[in-house]
Amino acid sequence: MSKDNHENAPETVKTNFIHQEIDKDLAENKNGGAVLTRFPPEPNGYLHIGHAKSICLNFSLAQKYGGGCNLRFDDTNPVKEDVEYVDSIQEDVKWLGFNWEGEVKFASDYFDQLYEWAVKLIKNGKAYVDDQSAEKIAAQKGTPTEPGTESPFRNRSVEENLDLFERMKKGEFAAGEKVLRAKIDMASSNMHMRDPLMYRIIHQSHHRIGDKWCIYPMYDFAHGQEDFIEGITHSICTLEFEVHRPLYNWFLDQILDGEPVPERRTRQIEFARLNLNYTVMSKRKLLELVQKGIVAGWDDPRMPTVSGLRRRGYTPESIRNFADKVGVARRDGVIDVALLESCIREDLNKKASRVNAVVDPVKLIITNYPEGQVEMVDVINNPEDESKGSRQLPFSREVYIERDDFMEDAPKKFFRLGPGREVRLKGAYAVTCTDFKKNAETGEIEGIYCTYDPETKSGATTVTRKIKGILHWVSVEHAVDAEVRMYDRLYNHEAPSSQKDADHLDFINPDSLKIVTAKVEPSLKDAKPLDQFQFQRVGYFCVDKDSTSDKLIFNRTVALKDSWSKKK
RNA sequence: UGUCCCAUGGUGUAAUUGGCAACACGUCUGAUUUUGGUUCAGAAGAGUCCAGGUUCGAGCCCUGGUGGGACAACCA
Repeated sequence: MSKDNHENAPETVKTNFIHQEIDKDLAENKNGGAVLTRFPPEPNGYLHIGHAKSICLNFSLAQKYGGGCNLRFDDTNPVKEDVEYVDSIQEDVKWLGFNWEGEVKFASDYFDQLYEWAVKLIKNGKAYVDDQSAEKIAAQKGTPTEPGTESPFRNRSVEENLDLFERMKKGEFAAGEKVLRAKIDMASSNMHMRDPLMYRIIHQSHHRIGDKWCIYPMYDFAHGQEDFIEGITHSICTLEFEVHRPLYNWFLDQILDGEPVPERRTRQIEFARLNLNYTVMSKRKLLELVQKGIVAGWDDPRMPTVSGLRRRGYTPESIRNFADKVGVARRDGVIDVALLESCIREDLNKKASRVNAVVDPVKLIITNYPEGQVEMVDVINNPEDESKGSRQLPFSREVYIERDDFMEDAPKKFFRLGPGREVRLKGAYAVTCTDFKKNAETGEIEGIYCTYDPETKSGATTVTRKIKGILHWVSVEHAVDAEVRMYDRLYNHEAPSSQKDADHLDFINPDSLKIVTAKVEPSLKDAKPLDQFQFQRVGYFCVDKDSTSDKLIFNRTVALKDSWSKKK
């Protein structure tokens, strides 16, 4: 229990209000000093970066306090759920680097217990079967400012309720014919306390337990009890559940009524969900993007899903670090994607090997370099990590360089190639532009002619003149073609989903994906799916899962910071 | 004409529980650099939504405003 047990607790871990709440509980020795959290998704879709925040929060809380974190599927609604999702969710949580406590848990494993508790409430006169339609019940609910009215079935006898509830369970009624409701207070200022539904009838087989049940507990009657069954101490959820908290506690009080005081009593704590600019986070909108073919699927690299980020080249470390930097509070705000991008750059800067790849190639011919000659030049794999060593790169008379590394009429601050200008081909020689060929009709540059200075070879050079411009290049003869998918933000509006008179689809960035054929250095032929590289001076890229040695495919994770284009 | 929650540089979070506001991202300089990357040095930018109150002292406590958000699914 001694919280000061931590040796060298990393100073970097930010404190937040949940830590303070837990510290308070610990100080009062609540739950015997235990901390057990849980991540409780409903298996009805793919996880996104918002879930990742919650996952990181719950698991890091467990870590910090020497406790655990459960993974529990809140599978109380068979019409929306599928095993496909329970699989992908587990994969994503593991990929993020977390291990849940014991076996995966399922709400559906607790249905018997939940049923018993419902019976207990009926017996205590705290629940009743209502025969009214959904519309009728909704109408009687009142509004936030006006009290509701009581159901005519509210005062049925315990015996009748017991009988009806059992027959609901047996399948004697059609969906919608009857529901079980808690008897609380139709005049409560909290809408959720106005006799909320506990059970509804759903005749549809469940993805996991089949047709065992035809009545299913509602979220409110399930979640707190699930937490209680598992011995969860701190039930962390997002702000919109705040108004459910009184009900969460009320149900717990009811099932505990007459029972000995439990050693663990769970407590709900809410925090603000994650919002990111330039994207959408709602499941509905994400689904729309997939269904309308605006993206290629849930794992499209432009999607804010965990699988999309993974395919885009984001690392688990970068996402965890992001979650940490984002912090936890009760105030809702919008995080700048620039923060996410800086997290992946920071990680990849340390890890990714630098390679030469020309994304928009134009030929450069070195007129005084012997035809047919090939020279191997030695280049560093990662200047940030000497242990990564170096490799040999073939250099020859003709190389590809980036089209925008040449300008016919360049401003003085342009440190690149132009008539009469000298630049260094990184790792090789300095070259000076002597001529260029332009297509008379299109104005497009078709070739650049240079001479090289043999005295300037990298490493061995005795030449001391300063050459500011350094270009990446790939030998024409040795270049390998690769499909490169240049991904950019999916939306061109900061807040695509919060515009009054416009749909989020109105703000789709038409340039969110540009596919180009790049010329990459020969070593990349062996690149395997998910391998990550820095295309020197261009950005970070990863090998797509569909890539093969015959057809290389790279995804742009994020561009390098570019203070030059900003200047323009 | 309800209840609850929230309010700190452009953005997101801190502030040892009352001692003249810190960190990260972003922005801007300069240096270094065989990546206009990285790294390093530095700068600008809030006086904590407003008005009162308590206090020697308030971003932290109290009152009242203002602004924003949540709540009326047989969803979670």
